[in-house]
Amino acid sequence: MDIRKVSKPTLRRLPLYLRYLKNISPDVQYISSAQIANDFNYDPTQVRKDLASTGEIGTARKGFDVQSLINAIEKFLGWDNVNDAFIVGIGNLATALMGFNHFVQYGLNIVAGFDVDQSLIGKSINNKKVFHLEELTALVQRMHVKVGIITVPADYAQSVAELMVEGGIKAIWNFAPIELKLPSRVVVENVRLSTSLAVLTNKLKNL
Amino acid sequence: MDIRKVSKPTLRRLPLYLRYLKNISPDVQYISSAQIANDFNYDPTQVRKDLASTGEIGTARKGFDVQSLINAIEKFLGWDNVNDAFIVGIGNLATALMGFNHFVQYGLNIVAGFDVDQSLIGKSINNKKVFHLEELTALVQRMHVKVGIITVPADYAQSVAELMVEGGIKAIWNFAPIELKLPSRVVVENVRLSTSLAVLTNKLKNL
DNA sequence: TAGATTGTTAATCGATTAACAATC
DNA sequence: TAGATTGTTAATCGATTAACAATC
Repeated sequence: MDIRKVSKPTLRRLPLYLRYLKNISPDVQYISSAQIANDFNYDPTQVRKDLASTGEIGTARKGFDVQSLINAIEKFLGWDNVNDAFIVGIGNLATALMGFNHFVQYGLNIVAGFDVDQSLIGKSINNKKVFHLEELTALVQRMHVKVGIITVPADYAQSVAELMVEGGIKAIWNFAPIELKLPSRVVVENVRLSTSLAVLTNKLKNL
Repeated sequence: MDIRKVSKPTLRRLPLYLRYLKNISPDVQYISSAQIANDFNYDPTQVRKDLASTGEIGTARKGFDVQSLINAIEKFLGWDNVNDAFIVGIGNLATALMGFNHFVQYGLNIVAGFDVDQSLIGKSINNKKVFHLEELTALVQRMHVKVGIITVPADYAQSVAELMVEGGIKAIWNFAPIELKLPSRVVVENVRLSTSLAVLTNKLKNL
């Protein structure tokens, strides 16, 4: 496998294509970049470039084989095998994430939660047990978990992240609205609702 | 007010600056772009350009007045006055969003929820009542609500969005993983967890 | 005054879009 | 074959970074 350097915008569009392709009737074998582009309001060249980054190649006059394209995108995203994940900070958001059973499709399986609130410890949420935060590093090592999800308040996020990294976590999905300072080898992806809201309310203001 | 065209990346960074500035000790009156840039690992020029887009101007040799900068960013984002919002699709995610009391800081106030599940209707979540979806358009009109939040499954998102627009909703915060097709006057901002996960798992795959 | 920091103009970088030969 | 659609190279667009005169 050669190391294709794919741009972040491309990476963000691939899951959209994937869902779109999965929704296509099984009767349809081929789809053209022009068709996809039209449905997304993208440029056809951009669609072809995006798809090319997965290694899938199309056929002139026909387009892309829908099923192979689905497989190629899933493989490229790493969604063809599932990573176990721990989530720290068991509030409403974590409960929602733990209750959402479709992450497995996206290569993620939340296997347990962690908190410091004694009233939560020992409980199960959607069959995922909640442990005390003290047990995090030991369990990360024992279970070889590579992904950590942070849903604690902003003030605790940095120390939780450091604890995760110490235990051996390699990638962090961070829902806290701060910039984590971690060794560069650790993969961090931030979900920022406030940032998304900024775009919305700013546009709304000018209406 | 002149129409400053500000880039999306800039718009996404402004909330980060805002939170950062609010965390600064009240003893500190001025902060330099170099200091901010350093803490975010950004380029100082970029920080100055971002801040300039809010209309705030700094002082040579001193930097930016922290408090006026906070005010300027809040005003620019439209977070100095609050928009009421309705949320449709009362599952775990909606419950989390309705339970989160800090959106008011971001100019958003969720005032009611809507669903079609009879067992939910009439209930209150964090003092926000749940109504039947049938009542949506009437209530949008009566209460002049401009913002709608979509947390229904993907298959229902388009029709819910159309219902919102019909009622008079002007901006939609969409958590469903599809591309809504709406008149261009309607502001749409998508929150896509799968997209964020794509970036994470793809990086993880190459580790 | 000297020099730190600003705002702005110019250069660079990267992503999107246009053009087009190759091909099925 | 003719022509629709591909993959790729070149042009454009927009955002980031570098350079630097103005200024407090």
